[in-house]
Amino acid sequence: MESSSSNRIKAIQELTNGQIVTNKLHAMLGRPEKIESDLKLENGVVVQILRMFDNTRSILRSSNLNEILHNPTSDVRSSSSWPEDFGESIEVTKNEKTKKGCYKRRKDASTIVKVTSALFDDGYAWRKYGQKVILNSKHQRNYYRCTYKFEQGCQATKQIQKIDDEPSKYKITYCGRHSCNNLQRAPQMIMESPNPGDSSILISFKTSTHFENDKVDTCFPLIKHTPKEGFSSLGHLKHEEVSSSNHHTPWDPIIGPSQVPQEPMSMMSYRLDHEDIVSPGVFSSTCSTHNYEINDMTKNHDYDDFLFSWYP
DNA sequence: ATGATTTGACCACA
DNA sequence: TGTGGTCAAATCAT
Repeated sequence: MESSSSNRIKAIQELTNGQIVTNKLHAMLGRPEKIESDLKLENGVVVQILRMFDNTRSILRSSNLNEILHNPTSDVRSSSSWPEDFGESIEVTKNEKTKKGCYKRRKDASTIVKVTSALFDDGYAWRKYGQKVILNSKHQRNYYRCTYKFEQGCQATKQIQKIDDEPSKYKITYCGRHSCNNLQRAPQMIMESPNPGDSSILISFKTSTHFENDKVDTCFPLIKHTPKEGFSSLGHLKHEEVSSSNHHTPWDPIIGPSQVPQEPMSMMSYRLDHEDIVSPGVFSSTCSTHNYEINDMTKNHDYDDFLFSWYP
């Protein structure tokens, strides 16, 4: 078995190559007039990029994650890396007693509050079970529980709410730890601007050949994918305009599908329907302060805090 | 038919 | 009593 450091270097190389190829693609997309050969070329570049992501994933999976994969008793998500890595942590409380009115609330549930401008599928399957208007808050709060709550007795829940002062950011509150065995899924990373009028890009790493984001915030324009099309080409992307009258369609954050086939990470979607989406060499995510911000990642080569740290 | 989401009602706590 | 977390029936989507 190769050492984790050499794998790490390989992974860095793959990602660096990915950045170069992405720059190439960006330059191509910027060209005002296109001929058919350009489109084919773009297609090829996208395939290249996807392959690099796959390679990187394989490399990292075969090194650092081996001990996790070969040690079924370990739960990476119970480690300190989850879900703290998903965003800027503003507070971590245990047995917080300030929350009131929790229906049958577990007294020992730990609570972790994250603030992030990107929505991540953390790899777990969540089911929405409630939505409430919160006093003195412009935005509704959405309540999710683990899909396996009843099946496996998993008590994990999370709440997602837009921050009033910073509408482009979300407050994600995780309550309790997962005890379910739903560890097969690779994480999905979704970055998008939550602001309906905002320019944005959506990047997704999924295990699925499906891209089930139909439930993505109905306020936002979104890309629909048909399973058979897969995601091999930008040419397959389809823009679906959704009414901007979000007053009647309450914000509904991205959640993971409950049933996901085991496939390599091979999906990636872009939302390119607004202007300031991608700057040269940068996936214009606005993730808060952590290193999983792709542009930071590629600049700093600091991958440890990226999504791989919580890969199952 | 099955599973997910919506939404009004219920309940616990301050 | 008000607020927020959860339940569960109705509805929707696949």
